[in-house]
Amino acid sequence: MSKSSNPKTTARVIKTRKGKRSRANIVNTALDLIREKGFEETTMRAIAEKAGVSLGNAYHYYPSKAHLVQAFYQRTHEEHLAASRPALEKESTLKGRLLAVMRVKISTLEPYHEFAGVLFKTAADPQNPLNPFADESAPVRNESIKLFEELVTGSKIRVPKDLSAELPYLLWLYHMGVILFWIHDSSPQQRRTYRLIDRTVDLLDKLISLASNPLMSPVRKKALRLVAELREEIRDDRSIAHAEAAFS
Amino acid sequence: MSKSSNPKTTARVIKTRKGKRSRANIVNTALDLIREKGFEETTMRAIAEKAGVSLGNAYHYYPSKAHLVQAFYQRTHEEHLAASRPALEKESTLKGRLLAVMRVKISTLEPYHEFAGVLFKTAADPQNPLNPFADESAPVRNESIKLFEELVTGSKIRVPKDLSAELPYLLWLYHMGVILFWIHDSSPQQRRTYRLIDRTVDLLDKLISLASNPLMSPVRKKALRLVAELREEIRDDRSIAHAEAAFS
DNA sequence: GCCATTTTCTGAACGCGTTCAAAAAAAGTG
DNA sequence: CACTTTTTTTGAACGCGTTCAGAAAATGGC
Repeated sequence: MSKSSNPKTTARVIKTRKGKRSRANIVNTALDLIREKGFEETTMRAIAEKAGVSLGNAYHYYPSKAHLVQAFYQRTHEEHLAASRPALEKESTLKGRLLAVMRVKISTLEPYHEFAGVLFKTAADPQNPLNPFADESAPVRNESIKLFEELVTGSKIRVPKDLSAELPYLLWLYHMGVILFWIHDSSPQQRRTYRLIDRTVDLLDKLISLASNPLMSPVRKKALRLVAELREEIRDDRSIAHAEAAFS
Repeated sequence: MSKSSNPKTTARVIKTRKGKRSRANIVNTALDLIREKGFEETTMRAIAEKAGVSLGNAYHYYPSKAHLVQAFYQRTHEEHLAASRPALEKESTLKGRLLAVMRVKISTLEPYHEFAGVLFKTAADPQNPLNPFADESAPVRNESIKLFEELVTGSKIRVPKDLSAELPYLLWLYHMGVILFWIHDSSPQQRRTYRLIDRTVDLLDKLISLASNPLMSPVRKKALRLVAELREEIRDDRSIAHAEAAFS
């Protein structure tokens, strides 16, 4: 995506009302074009032209094309949240809630299936601000995890405290995995993804029950300690990277 | 990576000895440069120049930069295979064998850590020939899975037939996950990845024992049917895509 | 209202991966 | 050897994301 080895990551601070308008104008135009033509086919030049600004100006507000995609994430998450609301008020079992939220997620993303691969292909690049684990993704990521938190706490399921603490994060990870599958799913209407969801939700529900069994406590504790540790370390990695950046 | 929406994927057939020499010359130069400077920093122009051929000629043999990376995969896999040999002859438990193979894998990849992110970031793009699930990756992937097959069959562990059939593939998937973690691991000497391996191998060993318990049979069968089905579907997807391509 | 400062905006330029028509070299054929 | 055909090789060109010096516009202080 970015050609330089040290991609710009800090967004400009907007000071004037005109600036706010310009920024909104650019991102809206970009999202429209992306919806219409796909991501690769939408060039920065086309965005600037349709928005009626210069190419350089678009870069003033969005230092890279990737930053426009963050806006895309934000929007689809908001849509997903709104679309999940009714199901979360109706369903009371963990299984029912998870099933509904996952299905709604995929249907929210459906219009973007053709070019979603491009959006997510940089996800594995630690340098890229698109990376779902990156600092700049934190706002969207945390909101997304919060949805799974609500999903768990609102259900009548009773699981051990240690597990329920990590469960929202684990479910978010699971949901990322499903999206990865969905990207590769070229079946009509992505039926296979829906079937995957049906089966994995069923399986997850059983596994959670199993893991809640007192007999499983040692294995569960081991696994959860691992998960917690990894989350810590990802955080640590980043603060080290920041400290190094400050000295360079 | 590629700018066009329909990337070229078929490699040229080489007919002459001179062609073979040119091709080898280009890929060797490329791998040298990539090792030396990293992936993004190694431009196709630089490769062509150092190899003493024109830019267009480099593209004649490797239709995209991504295709050069396939060669990289191939090499590191061969190194990994060779380096795993001694451990596979010494260790007899599944746990010991898996631990050794995983540790050797990471140490094989170590020289490339800096730019590995770039290599793997396209992994999630279904259109990209780099994609580990893509047809063009099949040779390397299958060889890699074969290593895990040998790892399992050579161990004295006894697991249910249904599980042992899918185990090599599952371990390959696990190994891909560890690589993903390693990419993001900026700790000195990637110590965290090694610790992750230690812990997850321990956990996997316990999980495999658990899953082999007759009491777990229903859940296990359900999970394995899911895995097998997904593998089938990935294959189907591709043949559909091929059929469509033939008509266009 | 005037001026200095800050913010927004412009457009040319750069280097990149990739493409392609056509030239050069090699191989095949008699 | 002369010829046609195939394969290899060239280098200019294209469109892309991105950068940057400087112009234009808006803001804030007096």
